[in-house]
Amino acid sequence: MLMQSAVPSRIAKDAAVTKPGHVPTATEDAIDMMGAPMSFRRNAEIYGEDEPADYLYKVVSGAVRTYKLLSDGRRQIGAFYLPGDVFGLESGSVHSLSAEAISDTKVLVIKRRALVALAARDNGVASQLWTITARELQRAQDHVLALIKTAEERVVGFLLEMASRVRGGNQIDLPMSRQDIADYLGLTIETVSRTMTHLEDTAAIELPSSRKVVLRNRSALGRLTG
Amino acid sequence: MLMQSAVPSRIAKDAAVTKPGHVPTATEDAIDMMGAPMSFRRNAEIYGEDEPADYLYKVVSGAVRTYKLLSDGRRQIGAFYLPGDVFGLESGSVHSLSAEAISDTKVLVIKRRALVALAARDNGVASQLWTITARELQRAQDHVLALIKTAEERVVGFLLEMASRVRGGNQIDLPMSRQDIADYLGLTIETVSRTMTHLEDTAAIELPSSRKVVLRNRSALGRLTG
DNA sequence: CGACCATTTGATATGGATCAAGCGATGTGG
DNA sequence: CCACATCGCTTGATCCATATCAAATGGTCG
Repeated sequence: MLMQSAVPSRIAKDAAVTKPGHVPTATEDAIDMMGAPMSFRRNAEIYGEDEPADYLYKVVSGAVRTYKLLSDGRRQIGAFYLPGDVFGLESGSVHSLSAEAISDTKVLVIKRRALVALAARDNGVASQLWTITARELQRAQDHVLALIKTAEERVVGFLLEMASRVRGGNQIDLPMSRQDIADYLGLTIETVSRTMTHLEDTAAIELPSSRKVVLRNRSALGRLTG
Repeated sequence: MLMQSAVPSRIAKDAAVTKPGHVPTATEDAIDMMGAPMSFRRNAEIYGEDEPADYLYKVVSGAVRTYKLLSDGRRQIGAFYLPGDVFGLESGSVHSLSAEAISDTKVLVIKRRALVALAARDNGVASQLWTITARELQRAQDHVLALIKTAEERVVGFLLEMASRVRGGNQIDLPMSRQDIADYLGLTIETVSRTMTHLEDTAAIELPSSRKVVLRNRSALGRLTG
């Protein structure tokens, strides 16, 4: 009966909670120690827009997308979160985007209030909370910049970003669909697909399957970034 | 000789530093008290991309734009700052955008380190620094959302946003040029101009001059927001 | 008044959207 | 184990919103 709510020390230690080659900070440690493991199936909602932002999440395995819907059904994906990434942190009391699991996903969940309370005593934690938010800000600003570029520049930028975030050098294993990519980049699925095909024709990338991309020519790709 | 660097207590008290109807917080008080007044002429650079982010700014009068340039000259404006707004706060040590005065502008300048030091002792200040960053994040996310909309939706959204930020009800006095608006919205100057004209033809707005806009029909405008 | 710069207006071009099949992988029931 | 439905992706044909190119108009300031 109590098994589910027991302190998840073993899981927290074992799980691939940290990004490759990343030194954990006080806050991340706190999340790892205090965070409760939780699982979500593919396409399950983790939280909804306008829900109280009482928790903070760290991806253990799988992948997460955050998004907003416009009244007419257009969807803008705000970000993708991969293992080691923290999401759901907002200064306000409600989430301004929804979050869903892209594939079956494990996360650590921690009460926001607990972390804020800790931050009141520990400046290191306080500054980490700030840093996480600032990193999100940076990401959002880069996203804005991406959205004024051409379709090819957006797709190439996306592939380079993903390559830098997953281990595996030039091999990328995309957890998300073409539709997800399109909604992240402000393009249609057809344009994303065509652009990928064109990059393959150009020998800039290889597409062993639709979800696997190999970067063949980084310098050529770099030049296509705008 | 020392006049320029004297504590600017009188100016800080007198100036229209706070936004209309806004209750100042501990941090904002700190900026107002400790901030040194400084003036910039129209189009003068306040700081450049990749410069050390040693200072934080609060607009007293005038207006500021932050922006990034792409190698081929495309410019993306990140945000506009009006009297009472704080800008230049980054968690990292360098600015990721440049900042320029749109018109002749007065700001209060404060050393980042001083504020961070204060935050280490005062949780209220620490939490305010976080809140300011989180507000920027919110703004950037809204900006991303705007950039997937149609030209008309972007322009209308921009006008409504500006109306909510300046006093004057339905009368907006735009400090920025059409080019600035275009570079903020990811459109061309011609498209912005045409869209404005179309809104005027539709009786949604009035354009007494190119820099003055009167919102004539808010509910109609609201419907055009997407 | 005349020069200059910002803005508007007009004509045309085009990148990406939309509409519409086709195709390959995965899974399901007979 | 195979027919066939389903789903995600690609490919093709056409359209359209916005960019681009070009010129006219309107302030502003010496």
